Amino acid sequence: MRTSRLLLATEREDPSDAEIVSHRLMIRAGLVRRLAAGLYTWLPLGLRVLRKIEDIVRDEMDRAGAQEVLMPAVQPAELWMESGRWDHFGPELLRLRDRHERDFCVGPTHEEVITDIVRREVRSYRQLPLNLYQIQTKFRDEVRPRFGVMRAREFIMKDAYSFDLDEAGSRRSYEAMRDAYRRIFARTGLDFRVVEADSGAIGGSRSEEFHVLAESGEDDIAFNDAGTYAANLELTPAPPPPSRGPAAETMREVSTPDVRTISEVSRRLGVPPERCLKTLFVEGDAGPVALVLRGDHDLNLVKASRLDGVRAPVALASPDAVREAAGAGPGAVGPVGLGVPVVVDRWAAAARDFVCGANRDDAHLAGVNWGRDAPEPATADLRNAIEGDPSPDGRGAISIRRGIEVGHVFQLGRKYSESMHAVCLDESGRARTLEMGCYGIGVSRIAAAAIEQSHDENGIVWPDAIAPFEVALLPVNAHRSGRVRDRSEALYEALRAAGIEVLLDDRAIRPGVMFSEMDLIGIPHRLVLGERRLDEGAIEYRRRRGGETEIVPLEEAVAHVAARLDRRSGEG
RNA sequence: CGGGGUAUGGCGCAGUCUGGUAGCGCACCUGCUUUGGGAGCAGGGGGUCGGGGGUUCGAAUCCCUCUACCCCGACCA
Repeated sequence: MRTSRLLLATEREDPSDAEIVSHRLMIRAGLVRRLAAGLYTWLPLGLRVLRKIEDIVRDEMDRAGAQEVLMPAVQPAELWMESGRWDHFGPELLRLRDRHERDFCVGPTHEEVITDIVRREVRSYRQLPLNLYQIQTKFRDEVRPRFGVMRAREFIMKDAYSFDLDEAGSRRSYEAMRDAYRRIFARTGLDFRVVEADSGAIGGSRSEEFHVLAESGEDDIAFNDAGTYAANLELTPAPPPPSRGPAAETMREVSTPDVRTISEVSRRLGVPPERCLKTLFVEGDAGPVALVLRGDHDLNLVKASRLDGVRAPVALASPDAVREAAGAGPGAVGPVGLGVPVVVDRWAAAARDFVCGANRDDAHLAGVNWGRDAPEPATADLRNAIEGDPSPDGRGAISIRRGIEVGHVFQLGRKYSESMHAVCLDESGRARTLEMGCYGIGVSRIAAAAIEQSHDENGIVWPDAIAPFEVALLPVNAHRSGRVRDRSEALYEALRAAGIEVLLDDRAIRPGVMFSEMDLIGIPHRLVLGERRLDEGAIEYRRRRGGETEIVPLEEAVAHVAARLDRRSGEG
């Protein structure tokens, strides 16, 4: 490709509405343009990246024995009513009505459609196992789309669905997908982690997420240095608490006007945050439920949602509801003499001589002890694991990093096959409900995640495998030098003939502009052809990622570049 | 959903408080000079000032209203 024919829509200034680096760079490098909130057009350069990612995904899915299909984006409501999700999916499901007043939705995922296909087409166990996938546009009407294509409403997803006769087969299908995903993310050149994930919401037996490590990620993942434990922080159990010591203080009420937060309480009373307990009211099935944690710990919403009597998803009670239940506003409530169900985190239950709200405005209690001043509490693991906690598998300590979820694998069980009657006959002629798995990859999100992980002050630094072009060929002032022009044209053809994806900058512009633009769009390898080097029969080669400039004989240029391309085939 | 903010040429912004001929930088077009890390000079094109309504002799500017978009929050307890 020549820059003179490429829609190179680069910007010199950062867009005003882009917050994170990948969003800024995707706009500036001319990869995408926003059409409306959460809706993006992929420009030629961006689409090349997307296609590279798709090719890797397709290659590995096919290698793993999956078959590609393509399902409609718009789906009839009947299928969703059959699975029960028409009523349960909520406002993220974009619903629409056609001219005949029939209800449809724009698919946020395709379990219903694929299950419908399979129940119609698969009759015998001989047709199993079956794994069907597609790479297609999804729509989820996010409350708050943000970060460009990272959390868009419309996005490209690879979704695969496996069907097996029994659980053992389903587990094999799941393992095969898990392995394929490892190969896919390894080939894209991203630094990723496989983490245990919450399968509660969809109700499967096993689930893991694939996360790209990046500060801008929206998920917290916990892992140990040994590499033997990795899980979404939502799921990471906190370690067992220390034992509680004997009470040393007597309970007393202290006046604490204008003191609300733990840090204020701690400072005012001179008590460290770990001995200041906080009491959170969440909505429960029968009025609010109080959850008590140490001041230095955070409530884990997934753990809380699993408590009996707590409404899922967890919602904090309104300040009015808190006042009605406790007789004081949030900030002055505590477990002593409280008339609502109380569940206490194990670490908070191990506290002694602690501070908590007095259930009277502007007052706290100090020197409080369980069993004496408040009843021995019901306990549960409610807090998030924190940096330095012992790893749940007993090996080393936990580190917590931010991650961007780019893939998710699920063993679904029979959730959809049962409600939608997807059955087939086994060897004995008996009808068996199929075991399903589903497996997603955020194709468009991978492009953004790659930039989050790999950029510098000059722009994007693409991994070779997903770069829009492998090498940029930059003739210096070719419009003034027939020699430079002729040699660069010849080299361009030679690179193409060698199967190398080259972008020739054949515009009559100053070299500085070329360098800046090629850095911005992140082409990983660069050849610069100028009169000076040409006199020596040489050319300059440089790697985008912090490389030194190398002087290479012109006739060796193609081989030099070819030897430096990182083309991971996925073999081995 | 709650809170905050923004909307002026393709992009980034000033002008709005205090009403009076719509501006700057970048980008774009032409010419000359320049030419190894986003050149200089000169000339030029391009704007219903988000939409609607109102006040006024006169509205980007004041009032009402609608819309779009962005940010923060949904863990103070």
